[in-house]
Amino acid sequence: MANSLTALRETNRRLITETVRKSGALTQAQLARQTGLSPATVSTIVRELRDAGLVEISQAGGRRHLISPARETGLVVGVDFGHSHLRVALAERSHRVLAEEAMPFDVGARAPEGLAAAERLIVGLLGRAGVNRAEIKAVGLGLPGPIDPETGIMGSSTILPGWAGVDPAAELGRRLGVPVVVDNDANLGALAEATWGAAKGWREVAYMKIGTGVGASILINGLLYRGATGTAGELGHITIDENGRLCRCGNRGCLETLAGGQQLIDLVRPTHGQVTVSRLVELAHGGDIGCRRVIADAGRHLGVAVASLCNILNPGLVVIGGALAEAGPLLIEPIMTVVGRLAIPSAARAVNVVKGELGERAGVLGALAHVQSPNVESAL
Amino acid sequence: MANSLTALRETNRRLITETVRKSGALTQAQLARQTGLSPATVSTIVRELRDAGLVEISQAGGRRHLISPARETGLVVGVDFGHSHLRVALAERSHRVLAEEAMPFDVGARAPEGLAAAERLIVGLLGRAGVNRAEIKAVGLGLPGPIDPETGIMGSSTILPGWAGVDPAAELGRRLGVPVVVDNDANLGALAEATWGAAKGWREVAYMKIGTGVGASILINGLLYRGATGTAGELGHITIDENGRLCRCGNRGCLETLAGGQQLIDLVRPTHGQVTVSRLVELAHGGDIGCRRVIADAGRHLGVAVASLCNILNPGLVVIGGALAEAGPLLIEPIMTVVGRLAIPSAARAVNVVKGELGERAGVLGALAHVQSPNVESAL
DNA sequence: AGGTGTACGTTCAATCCCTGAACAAGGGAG
DNA sequence: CTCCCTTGTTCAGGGATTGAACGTACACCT
Repeated sequence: MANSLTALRETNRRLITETVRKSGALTQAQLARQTGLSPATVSTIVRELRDAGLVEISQAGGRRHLISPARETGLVVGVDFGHSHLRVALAERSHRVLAEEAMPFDVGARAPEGLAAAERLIVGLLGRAGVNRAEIKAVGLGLPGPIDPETGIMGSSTILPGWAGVDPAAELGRRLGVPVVVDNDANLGALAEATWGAAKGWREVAYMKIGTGVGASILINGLLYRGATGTAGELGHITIDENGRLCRCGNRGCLETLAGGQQLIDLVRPTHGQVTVSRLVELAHGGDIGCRRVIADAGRHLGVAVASLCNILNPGLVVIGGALAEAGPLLIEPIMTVVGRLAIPSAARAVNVVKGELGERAGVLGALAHVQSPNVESAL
Repeated sequence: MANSLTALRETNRRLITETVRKSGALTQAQLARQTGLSPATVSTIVRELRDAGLVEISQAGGRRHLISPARETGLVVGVDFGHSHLRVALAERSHRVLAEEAMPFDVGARAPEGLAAAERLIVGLLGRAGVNRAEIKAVGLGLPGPIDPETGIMGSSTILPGWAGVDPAAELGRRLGVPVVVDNDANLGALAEATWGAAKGWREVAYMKIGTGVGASILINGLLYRGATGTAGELGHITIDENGRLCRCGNRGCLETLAGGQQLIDLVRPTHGQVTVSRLVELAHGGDIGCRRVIADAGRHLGVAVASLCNILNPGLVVIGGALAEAGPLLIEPIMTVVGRLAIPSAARAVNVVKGELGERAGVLGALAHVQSPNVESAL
């Protein structure tokens, strides 16, 4: 069954749809060359796909037919909970974003309030975009905490108290009446950068999101890697200083306690008063010596973790996202310096460390990417 | 071409040969059930394979035919250079080891001498086994240092001086007149444990070889993972103590300088005189408090690295190999303790740390495994 | 402007492959 | 001994891919 002829056909159908989806618009000849199939096969499969409504065909000069992914009816919504904000986006399936909106929100609140706020924001966005609620086909949801990949339930109550034990996907799905897929914000950010941003085309990638906390995610062979039980990529809680400050994860001296945005804010409070991470970065760009210093220090701590990562995984690219990434070279140069010193030379030479291109939209765009392509994960 | 009908047939042929090879001997009906193919297909393919000499068929009561992998003609040789020994093995393709031999050898010697010694040992082994040199079809070679995956040339001259810049596979191949595949000893050890030893059936595995130095290798989805440029898994040179001792890799405080066998030997020299790692382990098992202490300390340092590994990769299994692994619980319990303290709880709960089952034969068996199945690596 | 060349998409017969059903052969239970 | 089950083989039937042939439309050169 699995290897029958019909399975082969199915494989080729999928191959063509995928190729079309990725390239946007292609002629049949191009398709044949890219997929390695013969023009004859492409011709018949394209006809099938058109009849099934999966692709659209438009004349394009000469005998050329331009094959493009069908304007899928139905819309999708992405939701991204940050530590201090809530962001939603509305998009066509073809990835075109129609509307987007954010509001400040403290994720420390309890889950029901969070989900209620998300629902209100979504409904409001739909209203302003003039979209009927029934057009929404699916929702992608990002949360800044660990999610059990089996059950979908939020774990580790110490990281996100008020959310422990709830199943956010089921809960939000119940409220909105559509399927909801959930993942943590770092995974979604990685996905977004890999789909549209700095990691496009790279296969071995690490993504680090440095906002209030530090999250991370790994792409292996171009696909999300989750490890044996779904917690791969927790670089934020790697131990940098065994005698360091207590971390909300229960251990001591985690990277997050040294390079997380919260720590940086605490460090400059005596001299600069209460600021946000973004404001801190702004001040650093403006030349503030203290802010530059705490950012550089954070970079050095991050460098230690990235160096470990390089030795273990030897990625070709490390993308830095989150609010602190906006510091750019002020953060990345110290990282590189430390990586050059601590990682084995060949791995250090191989790695590129760059700023993410999607900024604070990475999470919500990743949620859109995730809900539209379920097969983004590396096989368990 | 790639998805043509003939490719489908090729896939199914391979599926059947693989299934046969793994199970040893099967009837056609069992084959059909296991592969999901129809009995008719199995029948024709089995006939093809018999004609091609890839499987053998024997009557087995009733109408049953027992399909078994062909006693492949030709033999293979595995060679494993350790830091202080040289080991070779002779095997049938079906993995049955015919003869094996080891000799002390200092890898610090220059490459030509090392390869000459290997050649002598192989030739001697063939002689004693009564095997003609022409029967050898291929050789697998393991070396305790980094190898450029593109060129096959030994890199990082600081780790294995005397071998830098040489292409050991080509060199040994020239001497013996057969193809030689080369890889580092940690990768081969991992492969061996995954094929016959403690990691059989596991998919997300880290293997650490703690001999004179510390090497490591990672299996993702059951396949060797090499990273973007082939240096993934260099856990031995992860930085544990930034102000620690200089390491031969050029950095400071690498895991190897704290938990490598050489370090342990140095530590007990004042009190116990010059000993080998094996002797040190023996003394510890005998109750020697000093030896127990240095092993436990090494375990704690290893635990720091394994904890990082857990946070980043979330493996289901960590296999400890190399001479120091024989310390068993004396080494593994401290590792687990530290992992429990430093890794995030869900990753720490998921991981099993066990001793390798193949002992000092892991490297040479891995060389045999490697040379017999070229497709053991995760796609780049 | 006209002719020629080239690339594109479609059609069709040929070829290859998997499968279900029918069938022969043997072993085991009652 | 008979019935029943399992096993392996054969054969026709239905799918799928491909190479070759063909019609078409644009581009380019003269």
